[in-house]
Order: sequence, then C-alpha cells, then structure tokens
Amino acid sequence: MHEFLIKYINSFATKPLNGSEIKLISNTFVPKKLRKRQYFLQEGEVCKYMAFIVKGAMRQYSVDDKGVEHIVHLSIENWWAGDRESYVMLTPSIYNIDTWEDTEMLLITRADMNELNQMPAITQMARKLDENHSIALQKRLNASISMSAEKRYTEFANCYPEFLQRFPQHMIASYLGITKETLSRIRTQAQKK
Amino acid sequence: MHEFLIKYINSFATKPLNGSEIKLISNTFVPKKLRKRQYFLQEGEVCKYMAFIVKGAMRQYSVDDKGVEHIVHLSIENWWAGDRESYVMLTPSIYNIDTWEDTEMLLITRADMNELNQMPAITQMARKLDENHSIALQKRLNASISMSAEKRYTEFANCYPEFLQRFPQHMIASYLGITKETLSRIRTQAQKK
DNA sequence: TGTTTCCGTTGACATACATCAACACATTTT
DNA sequence: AAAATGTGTTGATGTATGTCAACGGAAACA
Repeated sequence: MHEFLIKYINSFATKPLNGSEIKLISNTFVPKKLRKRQYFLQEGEVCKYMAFIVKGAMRQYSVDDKGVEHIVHLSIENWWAGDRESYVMLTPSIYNIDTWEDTEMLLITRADMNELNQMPAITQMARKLDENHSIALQKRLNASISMSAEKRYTEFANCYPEFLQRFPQHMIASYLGITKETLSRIRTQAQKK
Repeated sequence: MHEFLIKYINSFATKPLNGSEIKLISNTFVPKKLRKRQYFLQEGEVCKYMAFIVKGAMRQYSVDDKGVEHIVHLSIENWWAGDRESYVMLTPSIYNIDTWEDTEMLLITRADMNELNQMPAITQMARKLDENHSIALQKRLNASISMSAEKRYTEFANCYPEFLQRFPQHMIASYLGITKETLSRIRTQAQKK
C-alpha cells in the first residue's frame, strides 16, 4: 500500500528515496480505511493527521448557520485530505471531512512529519505541495471573485474532468459556490450551444 | 533598510541570524522604491521578484473581459507582494501589481531565494509563510463561498482594521468581491444598528 | 484660483442566482 | 417487493447584489 506514496514522493524528489528512507516512511505513515460516508474529521475536533489518499474520494466542507453545507475541497487518489489550519495551529476545525467512496489512506501526524523533514525528498515534496496548494487556492479565489457561475463551472470541468465522474452534481455545485438547481440549469444551457 | 527584513526573518527563526548570514541576506535582497500608482508587475509579464514591503502599500488584481479590476491581494509593511504562480512556474502572470502609496521594498529572485534556503532561518520562514498563506487563502475562499457580503465585510474589518485606513473603500469592496455601491450601503446599514 | 480627477453616497432599475415545491428516476435499505 | 432515500430537472417566485446615472465634497493638479 505504501508503494503509491513512495512513488508519489519520488515524483517530487531530485534523487529517489533509498531503502532505509523508504522503510522509515513506510513505518511512519499509518494505513487507515474508511467506508463510504464516514467522518475523517468533524467540526470542533483538532485535525491530528494529514491523509494521503491511496484509493477513494473525500470532501471537506463547512456548515453555515442555516445548516447548509459548503464544500471547500474535493480529493481523490494521490491527493491529500485534512484541514491545514487546524493541523498546523492545533485549533479546533470549522470543517468536516468525510469519505464519498470507500477510501484507503495513509496518515501522518504533524510531529512525525517534522521528523521526516530530515529527508531532503520529503522537504522538497512538502515545499512543492505548499506552493501548488497556494497557487490552486489563489486561482479559485480569483475565479470566485471575478467570474460568473457558468465560467467557473466550465473552467472546473476542463481542469478536473474526472471529478465530474466521481462526485454527484450537487457536490460540484456546492464546491463552485452555487446551488444544485443553478448548476443543473447551467448544464442544460451549455448543451444547447 | 534591510534591518526590517532581518527582524522579520528572526521572528520566524529558532536561532537568530548571525553576522555573516545577515550580510549575505543584505547583499542578496535588492532595495527598490516605487512612487504611488506605479506598476510592480503587469499582466503578461513573468514575476521575477518577490517583494518584501518595508514601507508602503500595494495591491494585486486581475482585470476581466469588461475591464473591471478584481483585487485579489492587498499588502502593506511586513507583507510580501508578487504573483506566486508566475514566480514559481515562470509563466506570464494574469495579474497586475501596483503601489497605492510610495513604497520601499526589498526584492529577491527565485534563484537567489533557493540559494538562501541553505540557511535554516530562511527555510523556516519560507515554510511558515507558505503555511500561513495557504491558511489565509483557505479562509477567504470559505468566506467567499459561504458568507454574505455583509458578513465578509465585518469579518474583514475585524481582522484587518488597518487596511480600512490605508485603502479607499472601492478597493476594499473589490477585494471582498462586491461593488463599491454595495459596500457603501452595507456600511450605512451597519451604522444604524 | 480655478479645473480636473477621485471618492463616496444615493436612487431607480436590472439580473444572476437562490429558494421553494413538485416530479421522475435510480439506488439502497428493509 | 415495497419503502425509503438520494439525485437531477423544471417552474414560479424572491432577493441580494450589480448596473447606470447623478451629485457633492475632497484632493490633486495646472
């Protein structure tokens, strides 16, 4: 199971991991399985682990005063799940994270991650991840400030076609910050063209 | 002028910088001054430098099809300016960055930054910055997806009261993803309460 | 000193999107 | 097999926010 993670880390590294490093990593990341619809994190808890997803699909969302869910993050294989803010600051999370498919993941605590940061490959990966994460968030923020719902959807569909297959439409809608009805109408309109 | 930067870096470091490190940093970061309303970066250019702001105020914004500006970032002393995506990926930026006050800053290229990453203090700072940046963006994204314009404004006003003094209202509005008229109405309404 | 530009406010009106409700269909549960 | 639940669609209506236009005052400019 860890081989996916090793492969993933190597894809960021200038030098591939050696045997002892692989061993250490494999011993540090703890496997965990969750059935569909189970919580990985609930609002109010501190997020103790970051999860590398080996197989499956998850979502992260907040719930507003009216009980409406707002999805801030969707993730599948080779992505990470977890609330960075809570994980880094050790504060209670305002988000829920749960699985949408049966999911296998590899967990790591903040402390263990700090240990592993001895390894150059890990440091490189972590930096690169942070960078990519920031860039992606920046793009989404710009989209959400400056683009119409329709444009946000088409851009999303281009960028992440696989997500359209894996998640139901109302989750995509929530992720885009619109209602399922609006997304439905956008789609039928787009087809006419 | 570099002393502000040194102080700033030390605030992230477990051990303060020593003499030779300070010297190296001071030699690497290049001072630059810009008058009010001058461009630091224009759409289509690659962002070669990250700028540490010693004094002044800047904004980063995209311009949509209709010519409307959408501010994605505001920054003042002890913040950074620059388009991370362009800086990291070496792609042409879709953003403009300009000064709103006369501004003094310290510039660094990506290559030089990689060199400085030999120093633990710099590495620690960079990581911490990336983390904080991600967290802040995540918060904003969640706000923009799940909160009303009014709530976004009051939260912003609480979080960054100084920005209300330094930037005109129409920029704050743009930053919040609303028009100046809407912000004006929100403010008069809020006062009545 | 006058002139221009910028800034914030207000009003009338437009519109993108939300809300609410009903329905058909598929999937899961019992 | 029946019942319950989840999913996507469509229509009627509501509302937050945008758009356009006008105005007054402040600041920048000439």
